[in-house]
Amino acid sequence: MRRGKSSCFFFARRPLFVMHDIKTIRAGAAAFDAAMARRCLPDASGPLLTLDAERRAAATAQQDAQSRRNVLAREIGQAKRTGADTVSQEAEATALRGEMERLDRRSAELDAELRTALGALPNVLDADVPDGTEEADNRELKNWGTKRAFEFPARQHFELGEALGLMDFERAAKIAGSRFTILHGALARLERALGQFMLDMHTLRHGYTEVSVPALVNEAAFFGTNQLPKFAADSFRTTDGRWLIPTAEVPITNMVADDILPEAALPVRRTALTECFRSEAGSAGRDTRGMLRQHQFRKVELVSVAHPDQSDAEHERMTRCAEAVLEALEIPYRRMLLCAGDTGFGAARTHDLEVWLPGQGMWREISSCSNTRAFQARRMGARFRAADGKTVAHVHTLNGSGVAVGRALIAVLENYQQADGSVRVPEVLRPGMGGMEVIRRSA
RNA sequence: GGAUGGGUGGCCGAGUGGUUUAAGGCAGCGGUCUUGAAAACCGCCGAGGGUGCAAGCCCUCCGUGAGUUCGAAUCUCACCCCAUCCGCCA
Repeated sequence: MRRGKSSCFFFARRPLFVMHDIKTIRAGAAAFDAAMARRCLPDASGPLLTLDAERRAAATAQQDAQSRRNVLAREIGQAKRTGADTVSQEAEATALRGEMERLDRRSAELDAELRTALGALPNVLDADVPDGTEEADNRELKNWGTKRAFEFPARQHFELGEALGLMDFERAAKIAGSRFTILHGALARLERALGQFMLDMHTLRHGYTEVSVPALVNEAAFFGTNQLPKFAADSFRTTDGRWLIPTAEVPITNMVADDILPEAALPVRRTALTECFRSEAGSAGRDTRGMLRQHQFRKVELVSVAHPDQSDAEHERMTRCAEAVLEALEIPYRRMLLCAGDTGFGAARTHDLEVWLPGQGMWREISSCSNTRAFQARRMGARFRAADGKTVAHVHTLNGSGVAVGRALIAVLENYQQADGSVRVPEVLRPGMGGMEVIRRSA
């Protein structure tokens, strides 16, 4: 695969219309414009449909020429066998070639133009997503647990970690730069125990299959889960043209790319614990203290590939799976339905789970569960064959954090801290901590 | 990194320039026969797109991309991937 002139190679093997279905837009231009308006985007259907009409006219002309060429080639072939004269057919076919080159090029250009235009547009939001452009417009759907009453000033996670001597930002900066953290001893183990605990819960109790996946993926995968074309700057790219995953959603979801799954195989539920890498390009200066916003962090990801009729139920189920982690850890959280402006590019509907951080005195996101409906499935060509054996349709894909391990560690530290700066280990993590009940400063 | 051999439909597999408009087989689906089943036999059996009210007709796809040719699964070039061996490495 060549870079440089790669503008569209990630579309190469995919069915003609990915991302948004141009046929749907043709049938309901006003509805599509209204959907984009909710994303604060201007009407898109006009230019798209003009382009579409041109593209179809070009395709028809190209195919007519191809058809004629095929007829001539067949005639020449038959004539040669009988030794008949083929001069006039060959002359016509030769003359056709120049014309065909022009038509091919025109058709390919219009195709690429339309794909580029469609690929840059975000998903259509669900009807019940609240309007709004900022965090304050998100709607709280649920509030679980009780904030603990502290008889001392609650400290932030980095104050606790550094006082324990188990969290080292200076050395991390020395070897890697800002937005990295070195954990020592019990905190390193706590991170491991958290990841292990979450994976076990999702695999043993929630029916997810654990997968171990590449953390480095190709460009087609990045397009499939909509990191491209719009969010290239948010991720790290390797010198050989691959990308470091910002979330395991990318490799896990792309596992079904180009597949036609039997309906009976749905839903597919997979989970993985991976490192995640983010450039945090747009967030300079935000959350610079501590390990809340890192270039590298671990996360347990949940991915479901569902029948379109089942994706709403699957979304609720997935959100519950993430919530179950926080409930087991006994950390207060609330479930937010994101407003239009806060909902990500690829999502139709997103639930964020926010945990209470007493040291910071704020609710902070620890999980985000999205139903992308057929948006990603169209981009990556993920389909299923209905039980009737005939109908082929796009699956719905969903992804959610179950949950972010680094932030879960922060939440444990702040919620389980004690007056002397030690931290109790939540019951459910004690087996993974070798029975340790309290994390203290080591001598 | 070097060498060699490979990439053909859900799977196996034939195919070295024109009746390939991708043989044949397996699996699957429907039917005949049967009390039922098996066997046998018959038929169906990829995706995307264009056009049309529809039936249908047409185009594209044999790893990817370019090229040669009136015509490419088949010839040429580059690249990707897989297997095996060597080197290196966890």
